[in-house]
Amino acid sequence: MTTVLIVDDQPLQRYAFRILLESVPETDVVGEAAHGAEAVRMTAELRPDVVLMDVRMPGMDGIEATRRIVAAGDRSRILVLTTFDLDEYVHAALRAGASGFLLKDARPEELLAGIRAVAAGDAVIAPALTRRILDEYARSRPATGRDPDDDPRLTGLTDREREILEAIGKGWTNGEIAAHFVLSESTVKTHVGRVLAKIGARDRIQAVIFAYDIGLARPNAG
Amino acid sequence: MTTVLIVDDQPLQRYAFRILLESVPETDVVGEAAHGAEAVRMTAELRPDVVLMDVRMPGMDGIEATRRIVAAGDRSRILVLTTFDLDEYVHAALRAGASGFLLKDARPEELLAGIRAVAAGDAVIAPALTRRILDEYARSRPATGRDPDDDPRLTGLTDREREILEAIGKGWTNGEIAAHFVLSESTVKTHVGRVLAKIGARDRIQAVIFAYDIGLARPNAG
DNA sequence: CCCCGCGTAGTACCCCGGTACCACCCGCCC
DNA sequence: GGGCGGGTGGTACCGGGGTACTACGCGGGG
Repeated sequence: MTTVLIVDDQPLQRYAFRILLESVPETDVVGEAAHGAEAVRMTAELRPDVVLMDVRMPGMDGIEATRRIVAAGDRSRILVLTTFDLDEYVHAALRAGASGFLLKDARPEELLAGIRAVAAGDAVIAPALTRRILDEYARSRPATGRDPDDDPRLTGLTDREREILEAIGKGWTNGEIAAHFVLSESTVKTHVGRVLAKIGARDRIQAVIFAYDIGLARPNAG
Repeated sequence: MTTVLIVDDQPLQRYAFRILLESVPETDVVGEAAHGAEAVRMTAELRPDVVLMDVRMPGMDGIEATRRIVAAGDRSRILVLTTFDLDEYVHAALRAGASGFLLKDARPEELLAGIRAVAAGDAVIAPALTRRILDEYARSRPATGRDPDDDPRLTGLTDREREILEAIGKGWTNGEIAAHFVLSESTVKTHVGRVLAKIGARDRIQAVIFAYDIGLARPNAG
């Protein structure tokens, strides 16, 4: 049974959510709040599994309420809902610690599925919003810079070993490397062992640092 | 009507997808490919609306195939499917330009909904994976100062844990960290465990990479 | 005053990583 | 033909890493 707190300034909207959630056996509405401050207080008190949080509300809005609930250490997962898919809302909500962001025009099943996912510790984003995030995600890439290819410390490595080193630099386990290159884990271990010996690293962690030092691996952000 | 190309090395798996997609009127399977190279060729030829792409395949895998299809300028949307929720797969697939990433254990309705969304230009990610994407997203978005001190991902760490994370970033073993801070190795393990949990790293290697990403650790040579 | 966050420390357990050693195949070159 | 390097694969072993759980002292805030 998933306990849910409904937060929305419009009584009719709360009513609609309540009707929907009570129509299925798996969710149980344990309370309703009409604004952010009330949401924070009731979350601390009722400890719902999921908080259905509207963004636009008079007084404290849903974003700030989300931030405070997360900061307070409450374990409740927060699913943010809005009528508008404004970028800033999404960014702010997710950075505030929300576990999900859906549009109010979602179909009932989608909403229920979202609550289920969030309650399970997963996260959900409305498909229409996911694209933007992925676009940014894909764009935040290359711009290589200087070339690690001719680094003298790499000349001793064979092509295969160099690939393996790159994989190590990405933080992959031996099993993942094996899967990616379609090899047995034994073979990967053999390669890894030779790489470590050649670059003078005592373990794969030193190899990761080595990869960053020579520019074979690069930070993703920050 | 949405045209779909099925890419998977296992005939039975392709069969299952075909049966599912042909059971609904809105999708039409226009072809099947057994490996990456074939997928690239058939996509250019058939111009399907959606490519259902398996990741693990002998020869060219789904990631590389996705990359080539996108690079070729084909308008087909690519929905990547895998049995394993390995981090790297998700990252690589999305960077390669995929419009979605689902797990094969998804329920049929989820899969169909995913295809619908992708065909409509939206994007989908399996709920179980969305959380990671959001973490990365929130991480890449802020674009604040270069100072790791106020990085939002560090705010949850205590001073001690931050010191430990720095030590991990230097590649130190638990024993070395214990010696440096004059602690027992048990205590170090406790701290390390908490750090990993808080930053969402599965092992210290991911923590090293994390430290480099946020600028807590920096490359030594060039 | 009592609780809680933090730092410290321990035990028990399991798995992955790393090493040592061996083996086979292939292409290349003497 | 024989040697050799690179790639692949295996077995066996062990130590460190990670997790789960427990515990205790301390200082600060309700």
